[in-house]
Amino acid sequence: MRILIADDFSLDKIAASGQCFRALPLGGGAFRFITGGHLLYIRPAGPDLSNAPGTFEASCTEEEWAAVWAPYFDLGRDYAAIRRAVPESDAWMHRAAVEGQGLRILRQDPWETLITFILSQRKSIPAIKASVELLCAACGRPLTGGSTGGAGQPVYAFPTPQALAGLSDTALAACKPGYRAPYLRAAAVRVISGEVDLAALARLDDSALLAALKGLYGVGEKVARCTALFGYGRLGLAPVDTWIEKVITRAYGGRDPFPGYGAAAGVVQQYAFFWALNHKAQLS
DNA sequence: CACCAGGTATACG
DNA sequence: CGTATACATGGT
Repeated sequence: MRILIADDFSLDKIAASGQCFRALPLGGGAFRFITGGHLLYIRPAGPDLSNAPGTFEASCTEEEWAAVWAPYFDLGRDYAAIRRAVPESDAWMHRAAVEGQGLRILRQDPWETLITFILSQRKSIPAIKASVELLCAACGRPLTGGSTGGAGQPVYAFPTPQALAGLSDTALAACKPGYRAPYLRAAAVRVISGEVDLAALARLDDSALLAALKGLYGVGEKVARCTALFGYGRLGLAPVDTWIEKVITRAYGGRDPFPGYGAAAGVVQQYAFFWALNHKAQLS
């Protein structure tokens, strides 16, 4: 189907933004996305202006777009307005927002977000992606529809908590979680037991949500904030990782600018993170 | 071979 | 409270 997207929307930047780890560039501007049991192939239709409003060709039905993918890409929100609200007086952030035009905060599955960001700690983004794919191939449900991950390989859904918990120690270790393996297992066990109800956490306010997430073994402030931002749509929360720490130190003299952006802090943080990733030398 | 990667748990003052 | 250290593994 063909879809018109009027707001800031760059598949390229979203896929490279480090918030999701299974978005796959297929060449020619096309990308593959996966969420839950849903698989999407999407590409710009017609001349790709990248950032500007445009039409896209998507592999799903209109119903699936409306029910799954529009929420996933947070299409109900005006990101152009958020971007333009970054004032020129904040010169560093304004530049990052201009360069990051098209980024969006994906609304991902809370369980997948939690697990992938537990895995992310002290790993490079390519290493995270590799580990997540290994985990999906090890115990994710094969997605039907004749879809392939390239080279004729089947595509796997992200594993359920039960599937993850069912892996042997050696099978889990083969997914390269390193020292985070017990963190993953602990999260799966507590979700399976019902001690932690990830769906119910959506009703908590930001601070209660963060507290609940940080109660999990291996989940600290940063992973909790990433999970809240990318898995629960808490756009007011800005995770501080090593790159954002450098931004705060080098560009802001140690004064954290993100809380000042209020309900949009998480979006602005994503602009800053994206800029940092693409200009590493200028922050080191 | 050092050093770092979207950090956190733990031990210690 | 705060600071120091270990931690699996892959990449530069």
